Amino acid sequence: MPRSKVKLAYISDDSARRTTFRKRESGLIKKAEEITTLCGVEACAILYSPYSPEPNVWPSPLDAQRVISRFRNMAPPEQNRKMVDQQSFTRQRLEKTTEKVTKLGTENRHNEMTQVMYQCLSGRLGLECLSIGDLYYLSGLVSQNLRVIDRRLEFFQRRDHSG
Amino acid sequence: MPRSKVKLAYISDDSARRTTFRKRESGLIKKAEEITTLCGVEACAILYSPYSPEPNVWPSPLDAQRVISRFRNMAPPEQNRKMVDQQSFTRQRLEKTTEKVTKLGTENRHNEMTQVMYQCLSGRLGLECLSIGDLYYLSGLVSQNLRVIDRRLEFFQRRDHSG
DNA sequence: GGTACTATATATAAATG
DNA sequence: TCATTTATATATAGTAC
Repeated sequence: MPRSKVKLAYISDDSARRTTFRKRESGLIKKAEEITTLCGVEACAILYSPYSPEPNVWPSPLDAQRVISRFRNMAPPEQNRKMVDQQSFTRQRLEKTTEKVTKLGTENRHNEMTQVMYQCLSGRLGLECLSIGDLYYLSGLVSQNLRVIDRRLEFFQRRDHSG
Repeated sequence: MPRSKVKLAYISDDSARRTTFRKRESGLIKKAEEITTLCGVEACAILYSPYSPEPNVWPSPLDAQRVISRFRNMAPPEQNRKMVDQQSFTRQRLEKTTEKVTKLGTENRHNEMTQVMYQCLSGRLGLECLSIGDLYYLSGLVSQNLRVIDRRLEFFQRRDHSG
């Protein structure tokens, strides 16, 4: 950055922070536009700030929705499909997933999924955002709890009918 | 843009396009990190490319979910570009707030149940503590989420088998 | 609070290994 | 391809209005 190099830390001065935000916000969007145009890829960016009543959503709220709905849905864009054949694509993905799972460990995964479940239930997270692996795990987790709940309900019903 | 100024258009050469993408991808993420740190704002970026089986999601899939769901909650069904002016924004926000207030009773219950579910999942609460009414509600909540998960899994399976 | 203007830091296209 | 190295284009912090 010009004139002086700025420390990469929260700018405490309100005015300076706002000015910096405005400048960098436009810079960031410009960069996003460029990479999209130059490389023919899809991208979206969402910026929240206290300076605008709405988030700055690029390229547009509608386009962003489309991009977001494909979030973690790993089909590549149509025009580039030829570049990555399905087989190597699948293999890559498998390797990546395996590596990830190994790294995370069972306990981490469980905690993460519990978090996800909580977010889903409270409506803070859309399921379309999860990978297939996440969904399988989540399905198991939910099913398990449903069975426990059903057993509990049966207990109540038996008790109410008999007593 | 060093060495020579490049025309802002799709790079037809595969190799050059890929190289440019890799460089600019990291540059974009770096810029996003910086504005977040410097200005204390929330942001997320999603980049799809044929060079990676998964999209590059910044800051992380889970954090991005949080940012995205906030975006969804804020500008729900009619997200269009016209909505940018302050008046319609204010009106929409008022409607949203009114709607929210009327639904508060329901939401309270839902949140309470969600909390309960979370506690159950984390083992901090046994189901035997719940009333039969609570259990019915919880059962519905969990079943509903299970159905959504199942549909989502079916989608993946159909896609994988067809392509 | 904006805008316009530098001077400097950074990003990056092309070259090179 | 990739990493490293330039040389140059761009972004932007501070400044002045």
